[in-house]
Amino acid sequence: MATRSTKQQGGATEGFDGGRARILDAAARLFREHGYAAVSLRAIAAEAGMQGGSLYHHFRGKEEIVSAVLDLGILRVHEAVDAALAGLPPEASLSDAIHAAAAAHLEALLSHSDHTSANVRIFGQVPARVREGNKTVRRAYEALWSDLLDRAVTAGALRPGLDRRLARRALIGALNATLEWFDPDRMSPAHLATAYADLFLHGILKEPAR
Amino acid sequence: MATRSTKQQGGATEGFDGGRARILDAAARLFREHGYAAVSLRAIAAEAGMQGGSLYHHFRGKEEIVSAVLDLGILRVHEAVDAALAGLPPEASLSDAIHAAAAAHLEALLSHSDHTSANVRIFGQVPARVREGNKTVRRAYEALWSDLLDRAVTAGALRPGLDRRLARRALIGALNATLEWFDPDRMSPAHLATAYADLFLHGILKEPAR
DNA sequence: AAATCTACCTAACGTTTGTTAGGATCGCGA
DNA sequence: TCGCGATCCTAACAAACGTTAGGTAGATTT
Repeated sequence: MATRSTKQQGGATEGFDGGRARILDAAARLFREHGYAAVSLRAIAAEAGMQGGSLYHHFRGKEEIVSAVLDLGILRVHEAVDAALAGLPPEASLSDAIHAAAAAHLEALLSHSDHTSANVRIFGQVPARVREGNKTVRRAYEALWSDLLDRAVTAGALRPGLDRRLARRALIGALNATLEWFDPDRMSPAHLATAYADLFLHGILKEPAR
Repeated sequence: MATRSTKQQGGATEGFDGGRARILDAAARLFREHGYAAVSLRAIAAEAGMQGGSLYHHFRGKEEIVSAVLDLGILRVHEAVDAALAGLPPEASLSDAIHAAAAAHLEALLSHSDHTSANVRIFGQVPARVREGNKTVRRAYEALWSDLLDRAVTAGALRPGLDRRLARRALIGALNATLEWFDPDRMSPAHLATAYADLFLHGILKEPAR
């Protein structure tokens, strides 16, 4: 009867697998906006230009969809940060590296894809089984930051008493929280990243205590 | 037939209004754990020791319940931080004040009440109408931090080029994100607050750039 | 040309959802 | 003692939920 509407306007998973990718893009966009439980499979299907039952041709069910969205989200940020660090000139300092990593994280988080922000938003609401499955990918990304901070400590660039795990969590937490208020019309992710890196590297005080 | 089970073991809203308070405590606990849409009114009622339909004697519907939970959550943190600042000795520095405010925020967030953490978790998933209604309370709390940072700037304690709004958001964002990993068995909120205040005041670098 | 496979559709299932209506049971003031 | 509001109950409603079964059109393979 009616030909299927083709609304494929450039999502994050574009290019290599029509149906599956369209579903994941639609799911990510809706999950990000409304949360996990509030988004019905029929809504995802409609956004992807198909009918509710058709999702089961590509996925085993709702949990498998959200699982794929979560994994993809972390992976995208991980790849972006990896690439940014790899592209750094050899003479770059560790401050530069931290700055570059924060910038890449923010860029991927804020402007690139719905998957990344869906991740931050809905991870806490998803069934425990899904959260468990996502843990591996998540830990791998955290390890990247741990390595970075460890190298900085070894190089003697960081303050001696610093708790690296806490610092890593504070930084990533602050970066991810920008999702709740960031407005691309008022500031670029790059500018934001510079300000945040500066904040974390030097603190807010004028006179350093030590 | 069966007498109603009285499961009132010391929630945050305890003491002044049995039914309403029991409902709000139950709702906050469940919202925090599962998100907004995933929690049914019947589940809230069961947790509060009553039947689904009975909620409508106290609230107009689900939106009014979550609205009350959100407002109460912000208010609790606001009051805690207010009290902490008021209790400061007159000779306290502005660094001390920021430390005290962060500590009070974390204490209220992590150990005191489910309302506060439900707030951080579900604010993004709630219907737009509810979010709008919560805005006033939210802005009032942000103003408290803006005042604090403004005073620090006026006193000349902060770095000249600092974007105060960004600093406030980074700090509160990092504090709230502790909800996702904090484990009271491994660290006290007070210790965490000290570490975070230190982190934000002095940064992570050993050698200050300026 | 026949058979197979892929990608979707339609229609239905049992359950759960928010919400409403119409009682019960109780303590308290008159 | 009577009535009355407050508090909670039971039972039902239509709508929406995740999921399943079976069918169909078009491309690909044989």
